[in-house]
Amino acid sequence: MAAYAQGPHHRSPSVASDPVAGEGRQLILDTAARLLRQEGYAATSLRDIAAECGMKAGSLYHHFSSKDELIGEVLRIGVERVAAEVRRAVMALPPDADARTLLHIAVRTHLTVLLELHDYTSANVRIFGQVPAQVRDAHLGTRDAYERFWSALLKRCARTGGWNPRRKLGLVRLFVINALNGSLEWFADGQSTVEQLAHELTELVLDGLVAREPVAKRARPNAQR
Amino acid sequence: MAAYAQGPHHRSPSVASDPVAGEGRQLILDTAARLLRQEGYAATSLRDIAAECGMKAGSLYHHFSSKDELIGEVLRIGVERVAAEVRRAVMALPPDADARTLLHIAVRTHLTVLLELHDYTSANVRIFGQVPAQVRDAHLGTRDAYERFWSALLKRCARTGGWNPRRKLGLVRLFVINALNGSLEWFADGQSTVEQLAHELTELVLDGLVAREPVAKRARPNAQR
DNA sequence: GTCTATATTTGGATAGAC
DNA sequence: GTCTATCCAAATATAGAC
Repeated sequence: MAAYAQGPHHRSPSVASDPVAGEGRQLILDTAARLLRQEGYAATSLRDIAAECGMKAGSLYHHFSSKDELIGEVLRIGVERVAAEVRRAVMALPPDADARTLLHIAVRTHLTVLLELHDYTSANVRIFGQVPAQVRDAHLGTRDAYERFWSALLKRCARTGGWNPRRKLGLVRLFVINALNGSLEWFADGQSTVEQLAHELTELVLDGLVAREPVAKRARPNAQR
Repeated sequence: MAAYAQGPHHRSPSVASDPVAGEGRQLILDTAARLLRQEGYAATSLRDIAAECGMKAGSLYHHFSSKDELIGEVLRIGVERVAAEVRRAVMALPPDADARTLLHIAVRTHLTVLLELHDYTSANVRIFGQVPAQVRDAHLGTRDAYERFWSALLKRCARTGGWNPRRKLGLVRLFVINALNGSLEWFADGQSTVEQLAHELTELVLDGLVAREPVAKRARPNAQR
């Protein structure tokens, strides 16, 4: 619901000097992100977005040259925000943090931004498979950058965490990100919290389903951080 | 590419007595499934489907009362086919099959149908999040039945496989199905086979990333059936 | 920066001939 | 069972007034 957006970077050059410039643009972006998240790509028309902004459809073209440009902006902001949050959370950990903590924090932060904080991120996950090929292709580079961050993170974990060297980290990354983003389709407050979800997924991926001996001896590290 | 479809069950009652009835209908369904898989929901028009069938758009209405009815059929067949295949593969195993074998066969069969066999199943996974709410709601029961099959399978595995009782099987099911279906977006022949994928996912979910001692001693059960 | 009005396109759906 | 022809609705996009 809240109105998050990009940071001071990536602001349109033409309005960089005006302190309140982009307010109209910002409202449009926030509204578009919310509707795209709720309704999907095809069911969100420019008329709908404009109406929610208290405007008419034609007015949007003062801020964006086409629907696809607007959608592209929402997609980009969605990825860059979650990437920035996860990166920050991981970097805030001590340099010698163990693999379990690293993975748990990354998973928890991603889920928090996706499920609780950011309409842009959830809109991205929701509509990425629905947008025209041209929009998707233009956006791929931004997604790739976040995927590379995860690759590096998993590699770091594997070095320090005593991971099974037979695991193919590329597939692990795909599995984990699919599991994270897939939660958007079924997660509902009430049956479980984001914190529980993060804990479960992290333990599943690290320890697997098969019990280790002795079962009862495994501690729950970093459950609340 | 191939033209799979539903079995003798679920045939439209009005044509049940005619041996070749449904041929036109079948062609339309097969074509729709293929296009929906490739292009997505919004980008697949009735004109496109008709053209690929060598027909005109209006002719489709002799076989289906609306686009949504046609799409609903494709969705249903896609789930029922993968459910039938996975169920059959699991039932073909000996009654005392171990949990690792059960899970591996179920995962492999699902991936095979999704990625190699069945346009209907991949179309279902691809467009489920894109269709109008009305179509999706009408289809939910069919999906639920397959989800319940997985729930029962995981419960059976947990009983016989020495699984960690702290794992929440409901979440495990969601994570696994997300990971399976998510592969549709990134799987490409050449970099790895379905068999390798199934093997990796099964081992990841069962054993986790953290190496067990002694690492080298773990066998690779059922790698080639 | 927003409005009204409209051009243009597209796609689902229908009617009736054959 | 398929065709032609057409209707209708919806959506993107543009032009020009204010």
